[in-house]
Amino acid sequence: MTVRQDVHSAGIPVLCQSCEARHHGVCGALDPDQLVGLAKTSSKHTVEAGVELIGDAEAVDSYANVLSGVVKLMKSLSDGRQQIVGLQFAPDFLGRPFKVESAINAEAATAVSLCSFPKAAIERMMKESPGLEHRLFKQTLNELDDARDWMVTLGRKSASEKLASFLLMIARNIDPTLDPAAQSTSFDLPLTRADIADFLGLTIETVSRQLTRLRSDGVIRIENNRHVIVDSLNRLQRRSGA
Amino acid sequence: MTVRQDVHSAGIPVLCQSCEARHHGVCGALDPDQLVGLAKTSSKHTVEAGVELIGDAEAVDSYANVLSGVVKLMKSLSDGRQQIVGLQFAPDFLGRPFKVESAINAEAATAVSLCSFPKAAIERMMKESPGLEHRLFKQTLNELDDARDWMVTLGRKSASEKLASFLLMIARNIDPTLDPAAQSTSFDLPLTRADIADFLGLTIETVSRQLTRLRSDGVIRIENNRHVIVDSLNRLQRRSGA
DNA sequence: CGGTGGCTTGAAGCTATTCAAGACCTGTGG
DNA sequence: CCACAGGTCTTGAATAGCTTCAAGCCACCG
Repeated sequence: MTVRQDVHSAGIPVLCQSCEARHHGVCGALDPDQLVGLAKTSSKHTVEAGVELIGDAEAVDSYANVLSGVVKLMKSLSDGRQQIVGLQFAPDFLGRPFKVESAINAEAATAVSLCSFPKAAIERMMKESPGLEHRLFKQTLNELDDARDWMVTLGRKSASEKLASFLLMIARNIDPTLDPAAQSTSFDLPLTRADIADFLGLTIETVSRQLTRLRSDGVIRIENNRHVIVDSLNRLQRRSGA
Repeated sequence: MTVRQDVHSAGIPVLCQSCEARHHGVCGALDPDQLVGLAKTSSKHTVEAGVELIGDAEAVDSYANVLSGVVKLMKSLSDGRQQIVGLQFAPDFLGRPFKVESAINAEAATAVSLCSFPKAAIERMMKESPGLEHRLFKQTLNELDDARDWMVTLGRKSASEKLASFLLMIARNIDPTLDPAAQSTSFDLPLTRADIADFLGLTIETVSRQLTRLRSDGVIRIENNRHVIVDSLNRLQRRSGA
């Protein structure tokens, strides 16, 4: 340990000190020097549910870390049909590197807080420190795995299996500390019925019917339309097709 | 130009000299030195249609470049339902970095020739030369874009739109030199009807019916069940839902 | 030739959608 | 406090689209 390092270990920007992204997100790949540099040009925001973060075919000049809340990634056809192609939770990195414009649309599904930086700063750091690119690569590989898992759900599962799979996915992502062996859990749905329909390739009515079915079969309980209580994750899993 | 460089420029391994992957694939990121090192442990194979290249939940100890043919990436549910989650064409890189076992199944859809290397060799080179990791990252980002495009098709398009989208996608990938403004093209389908069904989340009968419909509507012609002639790519595109 | 695998076609059935109405929840203004 | 308006969500009935089940066709190969 040199003096120099000591100085810089103490020099972690205030902005970053309690930030989850520094531990588990992409910022974990940066040393204190770089963190200071990045923090200078970055800023925290909070946005309401429904706010568009990245517009389709819009030039993107900044990236961001999701600090809390849920962001939905959407694609739509010319006639208005929509499909949600991904959800991002803290501390995911938001933005498509190496492309001037994004083919997808990102929108806050819940209230969301973000830490955003100029595109150029990230791209410069990516060249300087391979560790950053490596982290982004890994996140991208995970997103690809998720997307492919979801293709199976979209292409081959029935409506009720889709709903069960969706609830399991949300349960696991809302609370990452959830013990995989846990039997029960509860959470607030981050999506409206319409969003769930767009995620599962169904209509809102079908989503509603399948949720009532799961409810009357005693697999889940629902309070205030949004809060879901799962008493037996096993039973839910058995209905997910897996 | 130093003498050293001259020597090595001339030293491109025979194996690689006419290889497309060296120009457009991941090997393009390697310098002649590295190419020589890699070529020592790599080998070309050719396999028949139907051969399994990577088994589900099987330890993977090698990666490969696809040199010709088409590889299908599949996932399946416990009850046997299958979904194709991606297709790989030359000069795609085959293999999932940073994971001991793959959650997907790769199978030759047509006769395929491959150039494969031990996993360890690639991972070592990835550490040495960031350019290699960068290329793999870019390919992964493209695969993610493709997967998300396909999620829209699976979730929101009708059977006939799915077929039109599929034919367009194949036309563009089989012949990468195809002028985007071209009006007509023709190709051999690399997949059987059953594969197409697994790719589109349909049954084989529905695939067959939709193909006959496209045929009787004069959008495509089909010879010998496999060869497809598209006279108006525009008409096909209009039926794809875009 | 008969057999096999891949493909097509038809008829019936079922699942999810569409269309329509009503319930519920929340916030606003009287 | 209640009434009411505007979402969001649920429920019902009818319909459409895809699947299922069942034959039959076609090309290829022994």
